[in-house]
Amino acid sequence: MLSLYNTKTRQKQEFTPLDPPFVGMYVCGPTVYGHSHLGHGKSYVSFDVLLRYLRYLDYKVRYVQNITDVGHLTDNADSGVDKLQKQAKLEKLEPMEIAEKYTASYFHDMDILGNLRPDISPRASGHIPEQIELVKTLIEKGYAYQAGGNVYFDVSSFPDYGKLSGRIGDDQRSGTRVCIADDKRDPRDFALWLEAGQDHILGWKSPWGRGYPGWHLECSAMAMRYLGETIDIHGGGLDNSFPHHECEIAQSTAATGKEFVRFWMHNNMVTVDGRKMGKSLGNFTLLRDLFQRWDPMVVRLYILRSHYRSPLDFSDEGLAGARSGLERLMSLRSRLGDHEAGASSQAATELVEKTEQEFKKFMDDDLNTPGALAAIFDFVRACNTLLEAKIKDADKHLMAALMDSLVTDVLGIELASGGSSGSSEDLCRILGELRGYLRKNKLFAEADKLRDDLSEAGFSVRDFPGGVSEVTPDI
RNA sequence: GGCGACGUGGCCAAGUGGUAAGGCAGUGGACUGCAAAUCCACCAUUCACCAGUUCGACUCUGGUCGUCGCCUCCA
Repeated sequence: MLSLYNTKTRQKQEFTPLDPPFVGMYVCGPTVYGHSHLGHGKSYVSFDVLLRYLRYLDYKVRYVQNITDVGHLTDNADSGVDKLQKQAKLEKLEPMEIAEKYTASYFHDMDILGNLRPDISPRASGHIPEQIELVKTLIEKGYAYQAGGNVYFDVSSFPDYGKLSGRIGDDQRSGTRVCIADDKRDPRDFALWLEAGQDHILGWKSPWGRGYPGWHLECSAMAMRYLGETIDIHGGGLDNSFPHHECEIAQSTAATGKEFVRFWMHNNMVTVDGRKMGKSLGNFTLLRDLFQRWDPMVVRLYILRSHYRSPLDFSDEGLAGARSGLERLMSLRSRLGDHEAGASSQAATELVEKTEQEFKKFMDDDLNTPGALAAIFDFVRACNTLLEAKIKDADKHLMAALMDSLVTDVLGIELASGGSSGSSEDLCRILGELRGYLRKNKLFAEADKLRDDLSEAGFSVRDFPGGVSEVTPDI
């Protein structure tokens, strides 16, 4: 039975969808004004594993993840500059060119990290009518008020505001640096719609004049548009729980009178030397740069080696450890090969069953991927031990199928020898045969020269008794 | 100041009221022409510190110290 930690109740709860077997899942997507960094990687890998595990459990999941291409301001004063517009000026491009460029970059990075595409990736700019309707509803119901060309949510009209993040009342205000916009009734009030100034390129006609939506609004509008008024799971980074998710709850619940989200899930942050990785500190590592030095699957395994609700402190040592671990997994998968299914031995069957049970036990416990990986590594050792003796092809098939199912399908870690094309596979085979031939004929100097050269070129050699050698590309 | 999280071996990282998973690194052995890979064995009397509850706590309670996140935009 899958249990998930619900930020709303601050405890693990058994997960059941509102309308089984269907699951509606919404995750806050990126604001597309820059390339993705490792922090985005951790977040979206975490929820990708949730998606994959839910599907493994036979739920029919609709996964919606927005693309924020408007309305995200550089500061909280509600008079700040739109992030995309700022970047557009910097790059001398149209805001929508910036959005296109970094949306493509985002999908590219996530694809090679092994994340499945969301079923729907709605753009905020493509859902302005829905957002305007939502604002109208909130004004009609008395939860929002107009002040000139701006519309604000009236926080005092919504008593539950602050419940998700534990900010009850207004005592949290002392010591903060919240700038108070002149036309707000209460400093906690947040913008639903903002008037677009002269220099503001991104603007739409609305009942309140030309303007653009507040950042929080898009998620409410798009989540409800595609997943209904009550959604099963809403995810996002821990740093979004306040104020973003708090505002979403207020907007949506006020508009519909229904519970907006049943399970709130938040992943923890990537840190560098203990400090949060982020744009403001400038201590971020872009995924595209990371991929120059590390195989994307190394990065993915690195992320999954810690729990999604724990912070992950970035280090090369950690990545190196993940690479060794990945090599171990890939090495076993390659040893198992591709064989037909058949009558398997009792030992193999029991091992596979036990491993799957262990794996599920950990995953059911709030997606404990480090634990699940421990179960996998136990399995790897057991398989290698069995492989030391001759085992049936049917057993290999069974073991390989388990690796493919749990490691590749659920955890999303691709174990096939990395990206080698057909022709380079042929070359590896030929070079392996050459090394084997040289060893067989005791031409060790030549054989070792070949091994050294291959190593320098990024290939590893594995020798087997009887003059059989294998060449594989390094990861 | 308010809210919250965390502190487990050299590094990373799970976990449980009943006596510390797993990975990386390291050590010894097997295998090998030598390596690598793989296998076997070893590697925390101890879970920040101090009290308390308990037959028993690393796990529960209180306190201390330390680290971090949110309260501004941020995955």
